[in-house]
Amino acid sequence: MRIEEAIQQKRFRSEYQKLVVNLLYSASWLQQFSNQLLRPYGISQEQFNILRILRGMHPEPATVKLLTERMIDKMSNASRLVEKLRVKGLVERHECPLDRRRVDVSITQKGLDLIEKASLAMDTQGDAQMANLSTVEAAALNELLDKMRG
Amino acid sequence: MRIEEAIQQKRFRSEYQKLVVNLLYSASWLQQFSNQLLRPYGISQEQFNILRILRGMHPEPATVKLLTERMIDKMSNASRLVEKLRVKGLVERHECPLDRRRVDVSITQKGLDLIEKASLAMDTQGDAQMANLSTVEAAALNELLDKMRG
DNA sequence: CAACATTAAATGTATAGACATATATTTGTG
DNA sequence: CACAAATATATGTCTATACATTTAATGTTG
Repeated sequence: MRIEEAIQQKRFRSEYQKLVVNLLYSASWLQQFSNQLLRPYGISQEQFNILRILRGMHPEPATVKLLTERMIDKMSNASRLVEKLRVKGLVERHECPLDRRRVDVSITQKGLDLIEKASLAMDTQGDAQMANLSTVEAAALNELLDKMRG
Repeated sequence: MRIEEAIQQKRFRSEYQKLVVNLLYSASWLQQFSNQLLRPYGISQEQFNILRILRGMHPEPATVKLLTERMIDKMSNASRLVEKLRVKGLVERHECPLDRRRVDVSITQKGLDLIEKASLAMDTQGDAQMANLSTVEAAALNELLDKMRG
C-alpha cells in the first residue's frame, strides 16, 4: 500500500518529507508483526535484540555498555532490560573482576534455548515480510538507507 | 555510516534480515533528531503529528477515530494524546452533536501558532537530514518502501 | 598520593506504546 | 420497540523510551 493511502495524506511538501514519514511508518509496520510474534515467548523486541547479541558473543560475556553500543535503539535502557531478562532466568550478571564498575552479562542455557526458537520464527517472518522485494531490491534499499544517514 | 558499523554487526543472515535492522535503525536515527528539535516546543512527535493533521483539516474538526487512521503509528493512543494537547490549550474537544459517541477535536489559535513554528523547523531539519540523497534517490526509496509493504 | 575528572551502571520521572477491557451510544433485526 | 451487535472513546496495566541525576570505581594530574 502506498504511503499516501496508509496515512490518508494526499500530498507531501517534498519527496524528502514523504520519505521521513514513509520510513517511520514502515518501521512501525515491521514492529507490529514482531511484537505479535514474540508475544508467546514472553519477551519484547529489545529483549530479543539483547539476547541475540549475547548469543552472538557466547560464551564470552558482554558489558551493559557493549550492549548499548550494539542495540538498534541507542536510547533504550540496557541496564533495566538486562535486569528483566535476569529475573526471567535468561541471562546472568556477574561483577567484572578487572573493573568493578562493569557488569558481565551472559546468556544462560534457558536463554539460548529460547532465542533459538524465537529467532527462527523471527527470521522466517522477516523474510516473509520482505517477500515483495527481490534480493537486488533489498540490497538497493540497504544502500540507499546507509547513504541517507551519511 | 553503514549499518554494519552502526550496530557493530559484521554480517547478516540475509539481505532481508539486514534490511529489517536497517529500517528500524534508520527510523530510530530520524526520531532522535525530531525529539531534540521538538523539545523547546514542549510537544512530543506524536503530539506534533496530531497537531499537523488538525491543521490540515482546520477549520473542520477531526474525530479521535480519524486521527488514529491518519497517524503514523497506528497503535499510539490518540485519545490520551488529545487530552494532553487539550490540557496545554493547543486543541479543543466538543461533543459531536450528530453522534454523541464521537468527540470533535479542533486546533486552537495557540495550537496553530505553535505548529507553524514547529513544522517550519521540522521541515528544515527533515530536508537537512536527507541532504545526502538526491530527489531521485529519495523517490526511489519511497517506491521501494511502498513496494516492500505490498 | 590527594583532588578532580571520567567512566560504567543504576535509578528517578515523565511520556508513549501495546493491548485488554469498560462505558456509552448508535445501528440493525426480529 | 426490545435487544443484540457494532462503533467511538476512554481507561487500566505493563513495558519501553527519553533524559537527567546519582553512585561507585577508575584514571589523571599536580
